[in-house]
Amino acid sequence: MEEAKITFTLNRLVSVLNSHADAILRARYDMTFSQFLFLVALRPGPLSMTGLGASLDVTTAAVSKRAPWFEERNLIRIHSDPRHGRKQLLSLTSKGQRLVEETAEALDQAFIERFSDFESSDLAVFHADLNRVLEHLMTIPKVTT
Amino acid sequence: MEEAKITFTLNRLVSVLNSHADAILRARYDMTFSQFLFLVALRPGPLSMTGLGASLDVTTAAVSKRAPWFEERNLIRIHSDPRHGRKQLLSLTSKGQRLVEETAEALDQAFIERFSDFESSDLAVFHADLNRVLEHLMTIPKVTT
DNA sequence: TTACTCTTGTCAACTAGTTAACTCTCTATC
DNA sequence: GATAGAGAGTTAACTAGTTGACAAGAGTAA
Repeated sequence: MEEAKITFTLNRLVSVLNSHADAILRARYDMTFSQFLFLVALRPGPLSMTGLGASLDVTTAAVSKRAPWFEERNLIRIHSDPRHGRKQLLSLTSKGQRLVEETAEALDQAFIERFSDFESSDLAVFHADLNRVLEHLMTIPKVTT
Repeated sequence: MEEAKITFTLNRLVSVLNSHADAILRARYDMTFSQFLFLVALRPGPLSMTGLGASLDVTTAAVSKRAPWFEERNLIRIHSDPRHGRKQLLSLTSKGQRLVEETAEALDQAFIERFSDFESSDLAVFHADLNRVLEHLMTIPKVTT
């Protein structure tokens, strides 16, 4: 009972952080947070529908339905993989790339300002704790029936 | 860049925790995590459609659409507020109450087992940190346009 | 070759959110 | 008493997910 409340606190924290980011993106870039995530996942390089889904933690079907929206706006390109007739590769256009860099920078900046009165070492410790808990959770995810 | 990754770590952590809870609920109670949350919000007492929406951080419309599902399964009761002809009050039936208590207990137990090798004082410190960050975020949520 | 199987993407039907427009009820004021 | 708001809930149309069924290409074994 006492312990489980940690998960509620975590959920609230994430929800506040994400809606803050969403508000900034909507106000300045007419874009939602989930659109930002879609593009950001392509920053390291082209991905297939399935690959992007894995990166966003979403099914291939979900990616397949959203992709045309970004293509129509010239933010991504969808081209078939020359080495595999079925596979589609999604990559950022230069417009998409510019948008990602700019929005990512804006969000970083907002985050830094928001926490300007925290010691950056405090944040580092906090982040390390988060990672420790996360890594702990990644081991043996058995569900007892 | 470095800082903002905290938000990614937080998102992953929450997602892992929630799907773990979801898996337990599905396996043992044939129930989803979001159904659990709906019922748990009514544990402290009856709420209106709007009140439950606020508690779940969801619009009144969303609650209004889902409520009949729970009523059909005899987990909640929907009765109009005697003091306001329009207002509907949602409350747990005894079946609903039993289910909530049982599932909440199961999730707590699973959480405790999962973290049995953490010092409980470590968890308390971690929770306190989470709350500190959350409270910090709740102040002045201005969005610069 | 042909036939299996795996990978990849798409489609249909469903769930759970959203906003906007609407209806109903109560209250305050003229 | 009439009426104008404010508060509460429902509905329609939309977005973004899910699963399951399917199609089509690539690789492998006979």
